[in-house]
Amino acid sequence: MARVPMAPLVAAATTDRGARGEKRQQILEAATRVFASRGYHGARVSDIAREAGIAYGLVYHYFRNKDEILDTIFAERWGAFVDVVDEVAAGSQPASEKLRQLAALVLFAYRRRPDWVKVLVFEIQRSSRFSEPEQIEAVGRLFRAVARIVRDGQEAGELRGDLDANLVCLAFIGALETMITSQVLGVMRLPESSQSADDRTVGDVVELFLGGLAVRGRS
Amino acid sequence: MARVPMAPLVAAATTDRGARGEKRQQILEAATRVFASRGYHGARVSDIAREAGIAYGLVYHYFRNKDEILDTIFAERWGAFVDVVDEVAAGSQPASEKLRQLAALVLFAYRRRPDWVKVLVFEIQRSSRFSEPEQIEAVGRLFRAVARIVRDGQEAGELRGDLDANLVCLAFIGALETMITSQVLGVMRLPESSQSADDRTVGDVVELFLGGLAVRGRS
Amino acid sequence: MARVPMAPLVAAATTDRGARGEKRQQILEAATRVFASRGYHGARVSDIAREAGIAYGLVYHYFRNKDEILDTIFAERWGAFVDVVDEVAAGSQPASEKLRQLAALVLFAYRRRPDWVKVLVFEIQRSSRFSEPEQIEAVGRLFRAVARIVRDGQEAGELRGDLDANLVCLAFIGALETMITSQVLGVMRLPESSQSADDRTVGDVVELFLGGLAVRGRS
Amino acid sequence: MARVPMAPLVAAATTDRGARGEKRQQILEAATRVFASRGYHGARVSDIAREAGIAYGLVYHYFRNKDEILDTIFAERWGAFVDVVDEVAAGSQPASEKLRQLAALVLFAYRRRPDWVKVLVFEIQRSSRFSEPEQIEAVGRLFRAVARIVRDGQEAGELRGDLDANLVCLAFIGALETMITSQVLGVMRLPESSQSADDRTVGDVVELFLGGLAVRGRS
DNA sequence: CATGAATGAGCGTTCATTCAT
DNA sequence: GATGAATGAACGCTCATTCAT
Repeated sequence: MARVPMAPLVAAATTDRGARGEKRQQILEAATRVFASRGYHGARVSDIAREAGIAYGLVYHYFRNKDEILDTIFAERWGAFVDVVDEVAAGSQPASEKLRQLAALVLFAYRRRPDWVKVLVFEIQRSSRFSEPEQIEAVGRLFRAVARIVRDGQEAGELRGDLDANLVCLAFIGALETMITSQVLGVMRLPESSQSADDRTVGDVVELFLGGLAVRGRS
Repeated sequence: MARVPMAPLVAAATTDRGARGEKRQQILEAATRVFASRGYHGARVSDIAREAGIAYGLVYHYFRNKDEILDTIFAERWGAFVDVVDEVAAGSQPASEKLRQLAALVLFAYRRRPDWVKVLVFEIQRSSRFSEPEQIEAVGRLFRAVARIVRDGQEAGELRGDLDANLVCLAFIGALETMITSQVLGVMRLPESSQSADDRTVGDVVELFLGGLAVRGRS
Repeated sequence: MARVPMAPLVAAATTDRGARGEKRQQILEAATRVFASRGYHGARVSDIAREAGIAYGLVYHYFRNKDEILDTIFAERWGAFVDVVDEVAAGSQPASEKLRQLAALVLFAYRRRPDWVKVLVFEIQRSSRFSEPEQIEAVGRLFRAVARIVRDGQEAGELRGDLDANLVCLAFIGALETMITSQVLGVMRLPESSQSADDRTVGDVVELFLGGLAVRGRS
Repeated sequence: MARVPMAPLVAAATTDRGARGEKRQQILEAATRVFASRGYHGARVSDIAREAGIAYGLVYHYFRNKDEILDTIFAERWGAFVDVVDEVAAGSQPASEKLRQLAALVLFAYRRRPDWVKVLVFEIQRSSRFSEPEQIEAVGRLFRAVARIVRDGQEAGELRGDLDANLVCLAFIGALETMITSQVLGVMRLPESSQSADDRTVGDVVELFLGGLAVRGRS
């Protein structure tokens, strides 16, 4: 079972930026926390500044406006996420393993950085900017990567070829997203969220998609 | 294949309300259109009034405030939707058929009333009110109904019992939601959205969940 | 000596507007006072609202923004002014009489509505909008009207034809403007500003332009 | 025809200031350009710094604040201008010649340093500081110098004594100012602005004020 | 001297909500 | 019921000014 490089997902992007980059990052992290807890619209720029421990106006040294903060979070975090997915998709392991890794990726990210995931899943897609071509394209990147996993599996004869790859891809992503959502909202508890429970959940969701729900009779 | 009573999903709820009810309904429908096209936060009360063809302040005769409009839409539409799902879940047909009906229900609703679905899927879950217990509970009703379908199927020996019913339920709902989302955003086109294409999509998604992706060897 | 219809210059433009027009006018008059005393940039919208005795936000029912208030004042007042000048220019009296009327017009307007004149002379021309084609054109209308007076006088043989009409026009307008400016600033007192003093001033400035400064010797 | 020392009008005031003075001057020149092109209010301190090619905060080593920059420009430029006017006024040439020199002075300054003139004419008089006694007094200096030219001419019997010298002075200054303004705005084109055209304009405006517009009959 | 990050008061604008008619 | 004028709190953004280095 190949290892997936998850580090980029949870490492604050502070690599060699110097002081300027640090403060910028401070703002992004603060904004992420604030957006996650009050929502984009409910978050005041002053909240972000206070959370970041900086003066109001300084936010505007680093970002043109509030929108740009959200856009930046999206671009950096989503980009890092899809990069990892791309890496997974490009691997040579079986599709089943790739799907397992993808599921693990999502749950792992949520466990380690729930705020980031909340913002990506809830705030971005709700912001008015979500309908802009740039964002659509970013989402498209993920979809294409996942669809590629499915298609490769089909072509390799590992996965059934009679199901539309796009549909499968949407279903799988949707399943993962809803699992996270339900965690966030606490609307329906999956088994307690722990390392081992996550492993179990990952195993189950992959088994569900691969093996299907139907009982296999000897029929 | 039992018929599902889909009418409540798409009928404007005008039953015996008298004049007051009609104008109220006008506002709700107008609000739905406006929310669907500009989002809840982007929608001004004046936009709703104009769309409904009534005077500005009249909105406040029928609703305490803007929030209440969204809440009402949610309560009425979501309630009608879950009622139908409950009905399906309570039926005696096999689980596979129930899942098929559920999938058809969702796609049918979107085809007939895309605005309603957009508002339910995008706006409600994004509104700050979504975290309120009342709303959580409403979503819980849907989850429980779907989980019941799964559980009943497992107990009847039709579905595998080794997968957590809640997880399966979340996955199925998530799959359907993401399909709709991708239609709305046009981010990934499924086969053309037509009656027959929908039928095909419904069949595929159910087959995906029941039969699984894995190729069946004779093994 | 023909009478000039000065009424339009000093009549608040309230003709049959109904309640809506009245409040709008209230705002314009208040804004004129505030602009005149603190300048456009120094005037806060809240100052205007307070001066008009209305609520802050109401200003935005009647005007899209602060700029539009200034634009409106300019359009209405300047337009009325140039209309009168046009009328004078179109008359059949001698050019000398027309210039006399023009001078009287300007001083009369200042005496009756110093705030209006201050705003027209000081604020408009200083606002960034002054370089917009629309405003330039409005100023051009005045210049053309005055140039016409001069040109007609030259063609009628009443005025010397060897001086460029545009130059004469600019000089005459400039002379009047500077007289007003000096009044406003108190930088150089002309004879006390009274009805009879104004008459004297009007007479002098016209005599200056017609007769010239040079002493007429028998030579 | 006596020569007028126009050099001070167009020489950057760099006399023996050392390094400090040079950078200070750089800022003033940059500020003049920026004020001329965007107006005082539209000019940001950062614009000035960028235009001067220096760091943001350095401006505040040389000037207490933005106002002081404008004040300094005014004091230095206006002072130099009025000094020359004073010199002209103190001369022994006829008043007509003095007026000719004054007109030439103004047009010459505009031709050589349009930015300076724009700032003096447009920005200063519009700044809120224009109503401060200091500035009023500075303007008064000019007026008094010009009025002195007129008065001396009257006393010498060269100019008519029946016209108020102040009024004549205002009219003459206003005429010159408006000529410049019309050039700046392009609202009414005088003959092409060239050396010879300026000479012609100077000649005309002086002839206008001396000889008057009226046709001289043999009467 | 020089830099530019940091500060925060100030203001224009929006828009949900109220209320007089 | 119906209208839309009136209200004012709230908030994003600007930018002059200060200050640590």
